[in-house]
Amino acid sequence: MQERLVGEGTVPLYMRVRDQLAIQIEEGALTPNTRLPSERILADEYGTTRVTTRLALAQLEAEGRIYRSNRRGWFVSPPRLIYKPTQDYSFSDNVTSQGRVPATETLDVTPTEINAWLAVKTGLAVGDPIVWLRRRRQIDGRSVLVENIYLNPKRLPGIETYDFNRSLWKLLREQYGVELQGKRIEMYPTALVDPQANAIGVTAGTAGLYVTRCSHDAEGCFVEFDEEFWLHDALSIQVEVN
Amino acid sequence: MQERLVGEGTVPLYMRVRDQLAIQIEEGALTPNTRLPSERILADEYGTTRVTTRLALAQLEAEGRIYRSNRRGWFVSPPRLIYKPTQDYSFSDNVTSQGRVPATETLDVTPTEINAWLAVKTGLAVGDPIVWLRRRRQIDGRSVLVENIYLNPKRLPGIETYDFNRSLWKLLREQYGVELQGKRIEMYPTALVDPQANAIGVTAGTAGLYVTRCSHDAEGCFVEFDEEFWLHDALSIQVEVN
DNA sequence: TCGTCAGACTGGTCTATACCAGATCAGCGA
DNA sequence: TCGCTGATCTGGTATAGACCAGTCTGACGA
Repeated sequence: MQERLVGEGTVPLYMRVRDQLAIQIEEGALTPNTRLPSERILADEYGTTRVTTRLALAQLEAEGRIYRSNRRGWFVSPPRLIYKPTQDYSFSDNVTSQGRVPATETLDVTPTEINAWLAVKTGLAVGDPIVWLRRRRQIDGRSVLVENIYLNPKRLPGIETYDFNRSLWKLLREQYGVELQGKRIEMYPTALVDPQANAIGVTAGTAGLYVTRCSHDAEGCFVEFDEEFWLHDALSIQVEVN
Repeated sequence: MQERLVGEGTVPLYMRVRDQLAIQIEEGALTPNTRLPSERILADEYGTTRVTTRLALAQLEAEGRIYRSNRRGWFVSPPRLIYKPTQDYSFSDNVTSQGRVPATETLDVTPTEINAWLAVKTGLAVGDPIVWLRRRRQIDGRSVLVENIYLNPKRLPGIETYDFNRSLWKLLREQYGVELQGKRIEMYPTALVDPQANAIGVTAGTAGLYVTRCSHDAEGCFVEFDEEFWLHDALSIQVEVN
């Protein structure tokens, strides 16, 4: 069916389709959050099948250039949010300062106990009380991360009664006089799997970045341990050291 | 053909295959750097086709649990290297201290000039001389990153004549008395594309982590700008701040 | 003994097709 | 006006093949 283009014999077809789409994105013919033509239409246009077209789309997705919305289509990725985990404590402020619109949803708040894994991460003892908070955060209406936050109720009595659909950092400062001091950050790229993939509303297996952060107050008392699951194309990390 | 397992109706077949393999990896039946059975054999075993089997393998690859070696097969990923970009200057020392075996290959050394992009990154002027060094680095015989290093010949006269198959950090210290002071680090997950994918010996589109680092000496003089392309499953980043 | 080369094996790419399930929307009916 | 319904769109999952291009190995010959 498909007539091979002369001089491109060694470049796989799906990479040529990728290249065509990438050019349209770079040249601005396709702008951020624009929907791409459907897979069937693209397959027709390039004289190939859906399977091959999906290879090209998966390639662009892996590069962070496009993303998918379950059964709605493929969209051009917006620019990455610049995120400085050693400095930024307020997601909202950071997003806003980059001209984007943040949103936060609290998924649930559960008083529970420290398990073996958390004991290592937080320095508390197994069985100590902890408040487990799950939130989902959006940029310009797109869910880009879910997070598990473990708050120390000894340092933050009554914390579970507050509204978490706002900046946690401001809440801690205003209600408890806590000045968070960033500390140990750990991160690595990995695929998002359930339940996180489900919470963000993406297919299990979507590329992500896993970030953990352990914060103390100015006196060195453990305040919160934060575990973030980001979509891989949503952020660019910056760290500056003196 | 394939008889659906009772009670698992909603879990896609490729995820069930993924789960079976993941269990074998977790339980130690498949140890790091072990080769998995071939795609055709796995497809037979699970009563499905290569396409579906490859979906399962791609899922595990995205999670960083397995990796592929071009036309040789799929292998279980070894543990991630812990990498502290704000502290670690010697790849070799870091790898060795984690009980692994490092190796470095110099791909090429080219004296050239600062272009517009490098001018922004380094603070030098367009047209200034710069020495461009490309290296590939391995852990236990597996290529895990390629890097572009841009060295300032004004601060490092004659740098292009040295052997780079060793620790650059030690070379700078011993030959030039440079104590690197870190700086600005930027990183984000993305797919590796050519020429980097080719240099590492993986398929274009393999998930990676892109890291840049700009270093100065104790006097604040620009010394080197480093651009690293890592395999996404090879490292875990740690940053500590006081 | 050692290098070479054919063949078997691996993943890489691709066609063609099918059915499912969630999202969307126009139009109908209360 | 508003809610429901069904048709139609989307991507998600899956089958069943095919051929290509490196990798590896073992047998053979110098």
